Amino acid sequence: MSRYLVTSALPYANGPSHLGHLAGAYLPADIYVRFLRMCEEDVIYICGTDEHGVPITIKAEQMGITPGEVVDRFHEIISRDFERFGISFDNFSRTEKPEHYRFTQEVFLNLFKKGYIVEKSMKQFYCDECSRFLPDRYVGGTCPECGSANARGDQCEDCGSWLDALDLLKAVCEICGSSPAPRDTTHWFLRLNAFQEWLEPWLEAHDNWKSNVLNYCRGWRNEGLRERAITRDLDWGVPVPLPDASGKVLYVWFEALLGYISSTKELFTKRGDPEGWKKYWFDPETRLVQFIGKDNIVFHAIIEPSVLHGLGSYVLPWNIPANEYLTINGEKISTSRGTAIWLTDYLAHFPPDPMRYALAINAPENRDADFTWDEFRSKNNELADVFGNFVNRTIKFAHKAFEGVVPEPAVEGQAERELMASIASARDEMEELLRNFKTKAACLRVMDLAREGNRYFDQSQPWKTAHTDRNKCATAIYYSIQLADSLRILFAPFIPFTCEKIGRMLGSSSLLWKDAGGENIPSGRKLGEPEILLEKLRKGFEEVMQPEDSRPESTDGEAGKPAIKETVSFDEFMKIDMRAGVVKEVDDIEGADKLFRLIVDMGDHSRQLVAGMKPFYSKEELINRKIVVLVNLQPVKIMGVVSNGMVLASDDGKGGVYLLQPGSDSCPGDGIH
RNA sequence: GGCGGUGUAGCUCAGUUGGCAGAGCAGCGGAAUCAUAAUCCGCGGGUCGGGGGUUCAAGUCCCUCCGCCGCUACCA
Repeated sequence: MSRYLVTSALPYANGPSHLGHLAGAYLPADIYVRFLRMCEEDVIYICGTDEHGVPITIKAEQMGITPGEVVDRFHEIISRDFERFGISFDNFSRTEKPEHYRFTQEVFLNLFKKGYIVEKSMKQFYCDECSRFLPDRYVGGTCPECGSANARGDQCEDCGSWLDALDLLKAVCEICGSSPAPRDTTHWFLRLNAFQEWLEPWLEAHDNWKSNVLNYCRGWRNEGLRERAITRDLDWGVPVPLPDASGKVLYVWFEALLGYISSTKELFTKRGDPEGWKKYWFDPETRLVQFIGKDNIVFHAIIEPSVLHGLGSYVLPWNIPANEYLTINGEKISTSRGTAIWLTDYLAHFPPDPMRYALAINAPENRDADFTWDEFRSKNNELADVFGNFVNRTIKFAHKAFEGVVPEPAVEGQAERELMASIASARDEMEELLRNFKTKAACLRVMDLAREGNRYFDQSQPWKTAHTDRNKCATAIYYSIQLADSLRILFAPFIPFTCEKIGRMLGSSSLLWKDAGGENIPSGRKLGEPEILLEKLRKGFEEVMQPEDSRPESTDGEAGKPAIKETVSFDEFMKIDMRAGVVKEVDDIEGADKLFRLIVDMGDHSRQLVAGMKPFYSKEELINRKIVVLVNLQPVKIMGVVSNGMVLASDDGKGGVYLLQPGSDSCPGDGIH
């Protein structure tokens, strides 16, 4: 027996989780962990939400709530979705826990005293409007090399030159648009270069790791490791535990990795064994296995081992089975373009197992894998037809021909011996595959065994022998039931919910890997009633999943503000054409209490608009007023008058409506973006 | 720009150290009727992105071109 410490990447709590997360870091880990438990290995599975960093503070501003409320909300949603998907964490913590703060600060001080962390002064742009320092990409401006206005703090979008943010001409804050000024600041850097000599041979020794991980590390190593800043000017996060460091927090990637350890500590505290975590993190025999997506390779294969090595005595990763990405309809999943499929939405309509199966058998193990609803339906139906139907036909037959009692096998012929041998070899091959993180191949293998079950059933023809040779019939059903139970065991890491149902029908609950291939269901046992295990899906089934359904982001905003609407892509936004205009004429519309007919000067033309402004503005207030007009809105007739666009205004939801007004220097027809 | 990945049957994907191109689904033909219109048997189908090279032998190694994707370090 070995000791395993399995982790999945800490999900970032600035939004709910989607299929890509599940397929990359959680489902493969869960399958691995369930399998190890069935082999009676000593295994714990650790995770938790990563709750710090700038994107969370930005999200909080967008939602009009505090960062703490953001992470509370998404921690809830993420942990609930994973639980409903059967991801069997032993502990799912969060980096906002006090224990995590204490531990992270301890680690910081430890490395600081050893000289692995150093303090440096530097200049950085500071935005007075936003009251924050601006990391490279939050600064825009004019490129000093080529004069393009599309430069960012790190690189010019047009000429590609590498830039220092401070060299930008006409620097602009990308958040609020105001002009930031350089200001002195102090940051702490992790001296990764100090670990390079140790790291190279350590990586070399792991030539059994997946090639994507090794290649990625090789690239980094060739560039050389540099000092890396591990602090930020922010008030959200774990404070730097040094005097004169107010306003400085430890940066996410540094502290989040330590979340694996603090989550383990929490687990053992809950178990009443506060020292128990040490045997997982300090015993060199422990196999630390970290499931991640490919975007996390550098942190887990280079930075985390360096930090742990710097601390001394901690175990280092035994393997890092990084997965590639899941694409949807051939495109990268993008939350901003709205192409993500949220776990919450899926679970509102469908059970977890079909998705677990579909993602396991087409996992992004070696390269990006594509997900489509058509493919999902095909996999779901395959599972229902081949596996679900095999179990169903077997149990139904037992009820029909043997009153639901497992019959006595009379003869064990060639076919039966071959069947049992076949189960045993499937079990052993799958074990080999699963131990080597070949989840997809293992899943294919167990489906093969289910096909073999159908073949055995067909060739035995119990529906005929029921009338001609009771013994043969009983034998066929007896062995089909044994196979059903073995399939229940071998499928359990992949589709645990379905296997539990089968267990209830067979009166069998053992989840020991070695039991597969045995004759576990004795003759004479009364079987449960057969039920449909897996529903088939028809074309177009996914249409029940529409955006208006329980989308987690659409939860009601605070203080009576409307909820934030569905995300639109930049391209979609760019379709919107807004321009400045000046109101030239205002007329009443006959029969309308609230509407005005406006004639607006758009610079190169004038156009007629209908706007519901009468309750809020008088004609005199409107004449010659500068307004913002959405000009490419589909024209519509209101009370018989054509409106060619929309006047933009803010609405406080309490009856107050206020026209947007371009600045005093703007001219009619000016574009707005 | 640099680095890395990827391109195999209509679709989704496997193809260890070079050694006769594979699976599932879809399609076509047949068998069967216990079962969720499920199952089983058989068949067809690929210039392995293009071109060049090394080799007795290349999907696999080398060069080059094309397409797509990712990373490029105070982005998480």
